[in-house]
Formats: sequence, C-alpha cells, structure tokens
Amino acid sequence: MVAREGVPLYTGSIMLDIKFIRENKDIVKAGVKKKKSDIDIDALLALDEKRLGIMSRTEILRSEQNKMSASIAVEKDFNARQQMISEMKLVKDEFKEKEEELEKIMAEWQTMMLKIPNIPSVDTPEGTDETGNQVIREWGEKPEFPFVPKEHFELGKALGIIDTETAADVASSRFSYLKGDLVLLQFALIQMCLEILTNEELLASIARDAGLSMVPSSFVPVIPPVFVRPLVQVKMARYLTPDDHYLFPNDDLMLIGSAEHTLGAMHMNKIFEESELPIRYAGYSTAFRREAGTSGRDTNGILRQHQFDKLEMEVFSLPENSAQEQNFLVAIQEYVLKTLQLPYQVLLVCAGDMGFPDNRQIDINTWMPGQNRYRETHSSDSTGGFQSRRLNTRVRRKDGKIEPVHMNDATVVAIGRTLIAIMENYQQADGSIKVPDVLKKYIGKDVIS
RNA sequence: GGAGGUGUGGCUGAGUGGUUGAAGGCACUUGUCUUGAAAACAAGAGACCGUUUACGCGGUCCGUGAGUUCGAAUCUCACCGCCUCCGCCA
Repeated sequence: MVAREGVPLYTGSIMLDIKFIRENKDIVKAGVKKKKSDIDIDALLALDEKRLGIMSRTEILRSEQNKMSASIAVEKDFNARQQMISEMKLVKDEFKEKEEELEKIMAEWQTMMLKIPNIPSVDTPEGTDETGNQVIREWGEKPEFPFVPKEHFELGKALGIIDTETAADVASSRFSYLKGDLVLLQFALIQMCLEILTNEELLASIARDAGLSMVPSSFVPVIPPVFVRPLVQVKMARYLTPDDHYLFPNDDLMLIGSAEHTLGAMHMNKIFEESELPIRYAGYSTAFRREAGTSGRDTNGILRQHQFDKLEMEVFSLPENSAQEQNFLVAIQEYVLKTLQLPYQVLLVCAGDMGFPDNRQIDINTWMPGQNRYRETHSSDSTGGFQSRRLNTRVRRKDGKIEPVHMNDATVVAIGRTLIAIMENYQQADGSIKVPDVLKKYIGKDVIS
C-alpha cells in the first residue's frame, strides 16, 4: 500500500473537488498560479474527460455482466446455462481490458489531483516568499535595555538551563537538554494555556473582545499519537516532501511534525450531525522535524530543533463558520502573548509562502531582543474543506445535504520559541531572567538565576 | 515474539458462491391515533461516482488490497484493526 519511495499511493476520494475544478476552471487556475504551483489545470481537465469516457464504457460493460449473471442464476436448463456462461467469458475479457485502461488513467489522474494546492482566499496577498507577508497588527512595547541584550543561547548556557553541546554528542545537532527552571517554565506555560482553553467564560470574553459573535465551548485537551501512517499524512496534505519527515519504513510509520497531524485525522470517514459542530481540541505533543535543507540556518540554541513540544488547537466547524473560527484562534494566540507581555506582530501570509493545504494563513512573529527582530512563533492555518475532503470528514446539514467540514489549526504555544522570547524579553543586566508575572504562581520564584 | 479467535449499514445482528446494498431488532424521520407526550400502528431513511431539467436510470461499496469464478459479504492470499491466552517489558 505504501510505496517505499515517493508518495504513498492513495486511492480514496480526493482534495479539491473535481466538479469544482470543472465548473470553476478560471478560479482554480488563478488560485494555483497565485500559490506558485506549476500544475497544469487544462491537462488535468483533458485527462478527466478521458477518464469519464472510459468510466462510462466500463460501467456499461459491467451492467451487461450483472444482467447476464442474474439470468444465469435463474436459468434452470443446463445447456442454456452453459451457453450463457461461455458467452460471458468473452464479455469478461473485454471488461478486464477496459478496466486496466481505466486503472492506468486513474493513477495518473490521482497523481495530478494530489498536486493541486488549496486556493488562497481573496484577501491573501500576492507574493513568492516571506517578504510578501503583510503585517496587519502590532502589539506591545519592545523592551529597552540599558545594556546589549543577549541571545537566548548565551543566557541559557550561562544559567546552565540549555545544553546543546552534550545533546549534540548524545543525539546530534539541533537537539538540546532543557534543564532546571527552564523545564518548570515549559510546564508552567502549558498549564497556563490549558487553563485558558478550558475556561469557557474567558474564551467568551476573548471572542467578545475580538468582535466575534460566538459563544465558544471549551477545548478538549488531547495527547495524540506522535507516530502517524504515511497514508494518513497524505490525506492531511502534510506529506509533501519525504525529506521533511522522520520515516520508519519497517513499521510503515512516520513521526509527526505537529500535533495537528494526528488531531486533524481523528475523524477520518466520519459524518457529523450539524448539531455536533464545532469541535475544538487542544493537543499537546512533541513535534519532530528533520529540518532538511536548513543547514547553517539558526544553528545556535533552540530556535530550530529536530524536537520540540507544542500545544496546538484544531477545530472542526461548519463551512460558514470557519473564517470566524480562524479569527477566534488568532485572538487566543494574541491573548496568550499579551498575557505574557511579549510584543508581537500579526501577519497575513502571502500566497507563495503559505502552506499547501491552506486557503488563508496568519502567522504571529514575536519580538526577540537578542536577535533584534521578530521571529515566527505562531501559525494559524485555515484549510477550509481541503483536508477534510481527503480525510472524508463530513457533516450532514439539517436539510440532509452532506459536505466536507471545515478545519482550522493553530499554535497555542510552541515551547522552544516561546521560551526564547521570554528569556530574551525578560533578561536582566546580570544575565538572570525575570519570570513573567502570570507564570510566577506555577514556578514559585520571581527570577531565574 | 508464540497460539487461537474475530472484523457486515449510526448501533446490534442474520447471512458460506447466484437478482443481497444486504433479514430481524434498536435508534432516526414522517404520518395515524392523542389535549400534548408516551405507547401502538403504518410508511420512509446509507455513502460515493456517472447520467438526467426532473421522476429516474446505471455503476461502486459487507476492515483494506490482490486473486479464483460467468457470478464473491460468502472461496484463496497478503495486509490492517480488535479480542483471549502464553512469553517479554513497564
């Protein structure tokens, strides 16, 4: 089922609806172009026409076969029966031939379909890389230091709370030992965020302050598997380049790069009733990333690691509510950063820089004084019905119509980078780090020194 | 790791080669009855693809995939999941 090389073979129903592509050729073409994909929509549609032609011929043959079989079943006369059976043998041969032809075209068709990215929303800016991203909001006062602020790895090493050197000997580069108060800080962050996500009163006020007319229910905390089947990753539209993932071919498994990968797949092949939605999850897991092709970039400290822990939100909602859901998730992200008093900017990610399954992506970059710039700490992906169509996660509307649910995922807190932001923003002249007010109660001290 | 068992529609559960997308029950929807509800009775209800203005028609789906056969839920093989026992580990 899974090819050892390349992308696992997936034979389920697929991605962008082919009907939608047929009927909205120009929209899809423009969207694909905006996303900087080189997939040829005209070629796909031509292939699709061929596919439908062969399909209808196969179905006619199959229909004849079914009718004949039924006749054979009720035929009492032995000779007549034998006669019919030998006739059927001929039909069978032709049928097999057509079916093989169809199979070949289906494989080609599917390969193309899998390569079509989600179409960017209208408000998504044009652009090829992160320079095209638009800052839509900024918050917070950048701290002023009467000294030259240090980077997190200098602070961490001096305080004995980050050890990448031993980790490199034991594991390899891009791993680390987090120690002492930094570990307490991690669990304090997680605890604080889970308290936010399960406090319905607070969630309601976050929604209200963001101008959203919704009464959100609590997020359900989840600890998901960190291993996932490659085929499921294909359905999540997260199996793009095999090099990005840790693969375990002996077990036909791979490590997740985010809790999103196993949270989003929780309801494969499920039809929700309209009244069951929305469903909101908060998943805590370790994320694993090979960081292939990033050698030389961010090599110091814990900014870009092969392994880091992360709390992630995943929401399944009705299609008409998914835009609002994304705004809600971003509002939660901003609430967390405001609570921690960390300056940030909110970016509308441009078409060329956004994820393959996204139709709208919002990133948050948090101020890192040691680097004297904003770095990405949060991401929010609105994938619409793109992933759910592949996963076959649907909703039965009140009028009986069935359609893909919409899916949103977003970071609550990515541990490594958030720790960096705290360390660098809260550092003091002597190299110690003040504990943010809201975290003091979890750690039981005011300063890490 | 060894031995055995098992996988049918939202749930339960019949069905071991021939008009079986699949009996029965539960749940669901709509009627009748009722002041209303319950109960009873009657009828209806799967998903996907193609085709059709529509009614409809055709095809696919009984864990997944491949095979045998004129014909597969039913037979064969592989894989996946679940259960029980033994071993091992926590």
